[in-house]
Amino acid sequence: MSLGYTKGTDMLDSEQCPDCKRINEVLSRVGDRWSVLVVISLSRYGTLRFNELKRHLGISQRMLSLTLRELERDGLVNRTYHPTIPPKVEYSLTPMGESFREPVRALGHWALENQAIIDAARETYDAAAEGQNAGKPAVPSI
Amino acid sequence: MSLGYTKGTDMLDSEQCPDCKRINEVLSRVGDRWSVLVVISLSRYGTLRFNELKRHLGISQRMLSLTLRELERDGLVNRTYHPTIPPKVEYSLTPMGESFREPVRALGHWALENQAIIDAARETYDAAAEGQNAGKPAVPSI
DNA sequence: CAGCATCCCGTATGATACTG
DNA sequence: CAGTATCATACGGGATGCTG
Repeated sequence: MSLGYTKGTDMLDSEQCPDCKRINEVLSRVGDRWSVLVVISLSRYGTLRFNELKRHLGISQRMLSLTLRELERDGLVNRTYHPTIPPKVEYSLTPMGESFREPVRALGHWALENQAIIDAARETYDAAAEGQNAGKPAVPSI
Repeated sequence: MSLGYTKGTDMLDSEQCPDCKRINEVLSRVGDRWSVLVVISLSRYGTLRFNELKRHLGISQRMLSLTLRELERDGLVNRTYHPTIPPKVEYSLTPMGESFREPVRALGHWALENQAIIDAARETYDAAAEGQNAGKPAVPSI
């Protein structure tokens, strides 16, 4: 959502497969944690107010504000402003936002499925690495 | 892959749905651009050497090195070192790495499908925003 | 309540230089 | 070629304070 990485990688246009560029753009757009979490929350609850989302996600006001604006701009969420006192603003998913749930779920599903395996792999790897550094001072760190 | 966001959001554990935590971890793990791009490249070409990946992705040496190490640690890629001169190191996907392709493809597919729509939505949104700032000095910026 | 503006810090990441 | 070490920088994102 342009909140995340979109800049760097200026080098990424002289070389290789345009797909990589493409995918990069894709990830830049929907890859940031907050956007995904907001979409998921909205998809589950239908409609939420600003502070409801804030509390629910444990996101800072600033990031929620930025994220919602981007999501609205990208056409993934609807923003409904009720000029009451106090003001009330409700957010919900647009059809496109809804369609985004699927791929996200797929990703989430995979991750949940493999989380344990990954953790195990890490332990194994780290253990092996330990062996390598057996003799070393093991970094005193600060 | 722990390269990306993993810290912040320390606030994210006193409140709401554990799913959000979960998904956050998920995204922390596979959400960074380079990991995804590396996996995609490897899945397409089967086996690639360090510099092949580097050129192919337009990634800096540093990030590729870090990314590959994490991917290996997480058990997503195999690293084969050939102690020849000059040295030759080949990377390929593990079965788990292969299984990761699916969700990634789903995401990529969605994004490609909706990219145009999103762009259109942005233009509309920006145009509308323009209207709002019609009278304003339009930020002299520096 | 909704949301913008500021300040500030940690870290992700690219550039450069060096090694086996 | 494959990688590590170091430096510099920008961006992500939280804390705080203000407005309507």
